[in-house]
Amino acid sequence: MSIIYKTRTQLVVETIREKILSGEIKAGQPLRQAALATELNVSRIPVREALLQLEAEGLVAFEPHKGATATELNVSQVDELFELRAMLEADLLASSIPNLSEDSLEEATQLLHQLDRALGTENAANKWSELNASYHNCLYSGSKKPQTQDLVNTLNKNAARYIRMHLLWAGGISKAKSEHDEILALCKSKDIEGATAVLKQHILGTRDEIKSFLIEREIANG
Amino acid sequence: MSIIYKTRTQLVVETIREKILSGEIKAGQPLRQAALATELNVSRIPVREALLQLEAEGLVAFEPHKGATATELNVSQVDELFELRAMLEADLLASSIPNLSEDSLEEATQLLHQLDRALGTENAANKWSELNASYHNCLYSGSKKPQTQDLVNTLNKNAARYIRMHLLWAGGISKAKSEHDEILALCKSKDIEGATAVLKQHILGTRDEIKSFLIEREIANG
DNA sequence: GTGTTTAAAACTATAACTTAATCTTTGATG
DNA sequence: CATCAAAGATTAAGTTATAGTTTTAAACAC
Repeated sequence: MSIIYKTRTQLVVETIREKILSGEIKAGQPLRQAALATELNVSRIPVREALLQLEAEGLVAFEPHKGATATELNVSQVDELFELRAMLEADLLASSIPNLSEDSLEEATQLLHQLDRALGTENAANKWSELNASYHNCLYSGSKKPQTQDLVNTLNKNAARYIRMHLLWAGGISKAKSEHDEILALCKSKDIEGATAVLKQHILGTRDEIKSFLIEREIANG
Repeated sequence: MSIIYKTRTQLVVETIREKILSGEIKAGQPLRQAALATELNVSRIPVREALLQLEAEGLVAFEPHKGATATELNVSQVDELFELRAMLEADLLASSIPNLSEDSLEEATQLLHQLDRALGTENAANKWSELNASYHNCLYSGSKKPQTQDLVNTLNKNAARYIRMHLLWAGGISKAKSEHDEILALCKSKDIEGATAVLKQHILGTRDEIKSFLIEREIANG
């Protein structure tokens, strides 16, 4: 484990991202550069660069001379995002399975146990998302497709808001657990067809539950 | 047609991107912020922000305290990039065909004619890539998947270097023309299976030719 | 020749200031 | 009373100058 040097911009990125994912910064809310700079005790340059980076992740949107606002995805955008994930992650998993080492499978097993334990604790949504991402990345580690992996991780930073919501809402967790177990078992038996099918179903099922929640909320809020 | 307001950062992005795509800035070459700033008659902030944006496109890489360098893709990365494009663009085309308007089909036909005419002229590689991108985007215009379209366009900015190389090298043009015609015909007859198959073959065929050229060059250069 | 120290170059960051665009408020007008 | 326009306030975009860090390379000692 190496010590990761972090530049100020990186620290600001992480702080603002967390504020958006946690809901502290709400969708549509303008992100005032000067205010963020004084709040975080940095100058405006790291703030601007952080916001640009978050734009690439899809968490904020820039308008020239108007500044940045936190984005919110509408139902059809969530739909598209999760379909993209399903397609890309299934492809990653398929090309990863033949090369998955015993070590990686063992690590994935451990991560599943940690996911279980993380549920009751405080800050569960936060921890759970992180472990969930690690678990998925672990299964894709044999894929030898670094660009696709990066891409999926970027998309997941945007999807994380909705995954957290899904987790906090309900239901999603127990189903996720059984599907996670099932995927791992299929990976161990090198069943590419089966594993990708369950993974797609896992992602698209999550999508459907999130969508129905979003639609309900839209109706409730008028 | 509206007048597009361009911020300095955007102008710098386009200038540097063009320098990389044209080969004026070679792979691995460090991009000195101060030098670029004086060359382009802007301060260092727009330059930094432009480089960050180009990093998101994959054209430059940042290392903390070392600055930016123009990236070069090795053979396996080109491989992955074009496979990604094949998968995503086939998906876009499949979901676009049912909604393709007569206007879009007409526009695509016009673009193909322009592609033909662009060949003999000077600056052909430049113009051709642009028209080629417009043609592809036009075919995807019915897809209602804006995020995927953005993603494909970003990937294409990285692939553009190799597509230009392919064009300048040889052979690729004539084959591309017949495949372009074929795809458009299949779109007009709403043959989703056929159109996506030819599109995939079109992209993966280009990939193979680029790969073999890269490998040849690697051998030649030791 | 190897290893350490020093110096230069480049990036990272801050601060103060200017310019330019957007938003809001105010006030005049029909 | 409503509407539109001009003036003012706010914010982002961009410049300049400067200080602090990190990296790289060269000089130096052992």
